[in-house]
Amino acid sequence: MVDDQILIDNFFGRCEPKLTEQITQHLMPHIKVIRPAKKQIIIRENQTNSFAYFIIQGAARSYYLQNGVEVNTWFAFENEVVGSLRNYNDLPSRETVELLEDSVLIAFNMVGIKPLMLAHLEVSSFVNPVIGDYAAYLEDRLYYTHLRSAHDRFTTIMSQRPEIFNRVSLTHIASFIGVSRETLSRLRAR
Amino acid sequence: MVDDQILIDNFFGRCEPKLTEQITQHLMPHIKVIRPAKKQIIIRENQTNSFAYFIIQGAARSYYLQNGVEVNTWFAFENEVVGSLRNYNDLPSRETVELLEDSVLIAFNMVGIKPLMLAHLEVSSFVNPVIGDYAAYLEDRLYYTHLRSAHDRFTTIMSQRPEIFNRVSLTHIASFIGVSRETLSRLRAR
DNA sequence: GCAATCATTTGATATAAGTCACAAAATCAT
DNA sequence: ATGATTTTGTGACTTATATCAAATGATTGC
Repeated sequence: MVDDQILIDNFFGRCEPKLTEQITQHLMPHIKVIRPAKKQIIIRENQTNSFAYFIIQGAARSYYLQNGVEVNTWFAFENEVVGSLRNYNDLPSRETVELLEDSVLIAFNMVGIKPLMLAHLEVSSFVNPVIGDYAAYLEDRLYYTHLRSAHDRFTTIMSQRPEIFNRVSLTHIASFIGVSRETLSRLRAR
Repeated sequence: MVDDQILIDNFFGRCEPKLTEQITQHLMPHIKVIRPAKKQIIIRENQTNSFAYFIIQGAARSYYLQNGVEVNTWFAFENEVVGSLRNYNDLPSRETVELLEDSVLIAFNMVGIKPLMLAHLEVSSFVNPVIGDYAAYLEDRLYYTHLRSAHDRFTTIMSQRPEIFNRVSLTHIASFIGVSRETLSRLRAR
């Protein structure tokens, strides 16, 4: 197993612009590596959660309950961030995030990092792009979900996010596309 | 007609935390008040646009073309910001934004403001919440669009965004909810 | 004020997708 | 390995929504 500190150093090493040693020391107390197993839940619907997670290894799904049934809203894989800005603003999450595989994550305690952003331009400049990326990712999600027919959503996601079909069960994908399992099965049969 | 400078002063006056005089002087060259008429387009699909707009007075719709037909994606009113983070990242907009009423807007030239963010913590702290709000707004949009039946989307939007039904034509609303005008008419008749 | 356009409603029919029921295949736990 | 559980596929039938057509109501420009 790779040492936690090496994973964190790697992560900072790939940040642009580079953070000074002093700033990483400020951030360190609010960062930790976790290795949750498959099926573990890292964010719960209707609960506030102060963490954002960067996926070093693994896969996750987001879903919420609608009349008692789970509706999948997105899947995330390596080098993506999961978390909700609602949490960052002290609002409860709309979604539950569950891991689909044994994973390695970096957990950022945003409650601890938020005051550092206001105090240090460098931290602010580090977190901003993450929020920007998150918004871009939401725009992507919106684009996909706004496609009319199940067939359109199926082919678009199939062509633009093929990794989803490689790593996620069809049951989860059906719920995500917004069709019944049976309909997805029939779309695939075409 | 209210003087431009008074509108801008008002806007800054309501910002939290307050900006220093020095910083507002830095921002001023990148801000202007515009008064576009109904039907005017302020952001075009597939074009990069360096501006974000704050609506002082008026209403706007976002839409994109899908097989030649306009699909409405959102409506915005007073005290809301329209713009795309894709523009901010030099990517072309996915949507066209058209005004539904004669409007008064503050236009922020984000290309000019971006370097100020990196140089001044105060500017960074001023723009960050806007990006956060934008992400929260995207999360809202996602929540609505992910509802399964047209009837669910109709009643949810009806109860949570009633102002849309007061100010936007049913034709636009139908396209937004993702149903034909005829179906929306029948949903309303219930 | 009147014609012309645009928005909304209503009816008849067609079609995509849902639901229920069950079989087959794959995966998991002991 | 073997049985148990989960996942995927297929058929019959139902339902929601789209589409086409046409009438009524509301706005807009001249």
